[in-house]
Amino acid sequence: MSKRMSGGAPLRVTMDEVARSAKVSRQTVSRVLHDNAYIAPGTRERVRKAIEKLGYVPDAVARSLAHKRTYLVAAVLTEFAGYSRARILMHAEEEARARGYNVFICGSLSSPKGEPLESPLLNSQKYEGVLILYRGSVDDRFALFKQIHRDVPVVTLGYAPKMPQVRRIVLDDRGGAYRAVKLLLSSGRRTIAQIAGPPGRFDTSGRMQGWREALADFGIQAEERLVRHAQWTPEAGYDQTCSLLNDYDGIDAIFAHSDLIAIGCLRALNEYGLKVPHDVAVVGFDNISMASMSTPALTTVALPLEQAGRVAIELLLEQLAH
Amino acid sequence: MSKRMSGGAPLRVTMDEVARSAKVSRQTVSRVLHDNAYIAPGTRERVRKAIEKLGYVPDAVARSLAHKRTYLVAAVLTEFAGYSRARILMHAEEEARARGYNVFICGSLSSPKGEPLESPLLNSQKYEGVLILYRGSVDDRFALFKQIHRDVPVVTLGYAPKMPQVRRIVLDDRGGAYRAVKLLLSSGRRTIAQIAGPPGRFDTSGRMQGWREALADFGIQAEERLVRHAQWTPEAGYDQTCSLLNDYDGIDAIFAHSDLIAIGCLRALNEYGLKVPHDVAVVGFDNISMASMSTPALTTVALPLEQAGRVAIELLLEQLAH
DNA sequence: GTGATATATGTGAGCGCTCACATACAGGAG
DNA sequence: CTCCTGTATGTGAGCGCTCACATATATCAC
Repeated sequence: MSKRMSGGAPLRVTMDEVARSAKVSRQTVSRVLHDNAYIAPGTRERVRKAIEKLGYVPDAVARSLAHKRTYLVAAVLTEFAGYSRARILMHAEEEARARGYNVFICGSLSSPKGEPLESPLLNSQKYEGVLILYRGSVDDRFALFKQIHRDVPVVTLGYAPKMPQVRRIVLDDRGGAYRAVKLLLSSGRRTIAQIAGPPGRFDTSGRMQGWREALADFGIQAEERLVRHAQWTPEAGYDQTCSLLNDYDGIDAIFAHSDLIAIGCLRALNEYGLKVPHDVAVVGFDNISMASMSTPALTTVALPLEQAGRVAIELLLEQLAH
Repeated sequence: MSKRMSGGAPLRVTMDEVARSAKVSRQTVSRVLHDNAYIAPGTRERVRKAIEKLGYVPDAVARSLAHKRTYLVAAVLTEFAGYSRARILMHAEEEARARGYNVFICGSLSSPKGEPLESPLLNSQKYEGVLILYRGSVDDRFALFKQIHRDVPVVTLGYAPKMPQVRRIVLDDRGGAYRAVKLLLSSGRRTIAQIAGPPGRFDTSGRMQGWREALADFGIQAEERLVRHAQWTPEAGYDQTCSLLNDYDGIDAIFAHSDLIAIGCLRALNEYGLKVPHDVAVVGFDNISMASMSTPALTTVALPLEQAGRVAIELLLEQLAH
């Protein structure tokens, strides 16, 4: 029977064709591909040549189906332009690649609303691990997600429902904040305000605590009225700084919970006629590349994002190995 | 025979199990899933219930293998933190999703060096289309890539080797630049310098031409010595602006080819004691969210990135339909 | 009634691989 | 020269689906 000419689908060279060309069985080709020891040098060469000649590339789909492994790790996150999770992802990807895994990015990159845990990309594809870098409360959806991906190890950033096979990585928010505020204290500042992230979040809490501890070390009373909460945007940072400056005089430093917020701070201070850093010093947090060059230069405290990314993959694969 | 307990692989409910539970054939379950018309309402309900009860989710891998379709589009790009390609990608993803396709991001997110066209993720997975947002010359690698993905439609941004099934989207660099410079001219500026992107690139060329044309419209001679080239970073923008200010007096505006470059400009101007926008006005290009809040506010010109993303997917799928 | 069509279901093969197993032929021990 | 162990290959089944096809029943004309 002649081969059916189906619609013109992009058909690639198969393993059988290679086998036929090299005059061996399909299995032998597979063995060459997987560096099996029990293979004659001559045969190996012959197969290699055939692969080269035909331009054969193994089909990951078929391999996955037979092998029941995908070597795929899903990374779930929404907004990832220029912020710390993008960098965590970047390093996680590097680490995964080094270990033979590929990272698939799931979740609408666009809308922070479009529930990423319900993305078809996430739920119909089979992953060996899921890395959740998604910022937001996911508790209710999480149960359903874990039902579909039962037995799939999950690593989350900072937040993790108590469930089997769910682990988390934490960034040292407290320590980072502590160092940032200490920097300000060391340069002689004493009235250090804080534009914090949204209340109730674990990262906000950690950073606020670092602020408190640093002040305590210098014998300074942490005053709640020096704290404002803002979304992680320059606009919110601007608004909250204005509010702060309206309510309170004599602030000589501001600890912003992110660089984006810090940029808003700078603009507000500028409008209030306060010179940075002469009148008010500012430190940010996330270390966006741009920050170092803005006017005036921000001092920022960087978190070990590279380590976080690598550890995330390690945790994932560690669980995979039981 | 008892079911083998294979290594603990995350096995999911299969279509056969659903079929057995609903007392129909596998094919009938498939029909329900695909909204086939020839199915009795009662049967449909029964199958639906079984799916619900067992928590069945179709296996995309098996489906792909049988169906020979993956509904996957690969997006190839490296650095994508906060810049225009990230936004193109975002909208492309939205459009693809609306049309039932998923976007898989390929290419080391990290190193701009690690050749993304050779990523195993790109080459062993089967895609129905490839969107190349990768910035850089890829000519030599491209041939090999197209050999593996023969018959796969490709859309690139701005640059496209002459090959079958390769199309491209172009951003209106010339027009955007024209509008930006016109803005400066309209506000009375006459000596408009330019910190351009790296020379030889199509986007740099387009923007330079827009600059030239706008000047020409106002009867102003475009002077090459008012042009500097920089990498797309704040640091390079800073250096080149300094060089410009050292060499030339009387500049009253700067057109920066990207917002990142513009941030460097601002810092340089500040150090030279020039007030923005009083002494020197600055316009940037890419419209990074942050730009609007920096001190002083940047005026930026936005490209229709949303449209670019959507059109890219349209072009891809149009070719797919022959 | 007998055939035509429309509706509703089931059957077998096969996508491109990998698995467990069977087989082939070496060479060294007894 | 037989038995074993090591090396080198081939065989069949099956992963979870979808395809083309075969079949079953109901509905209508005449």
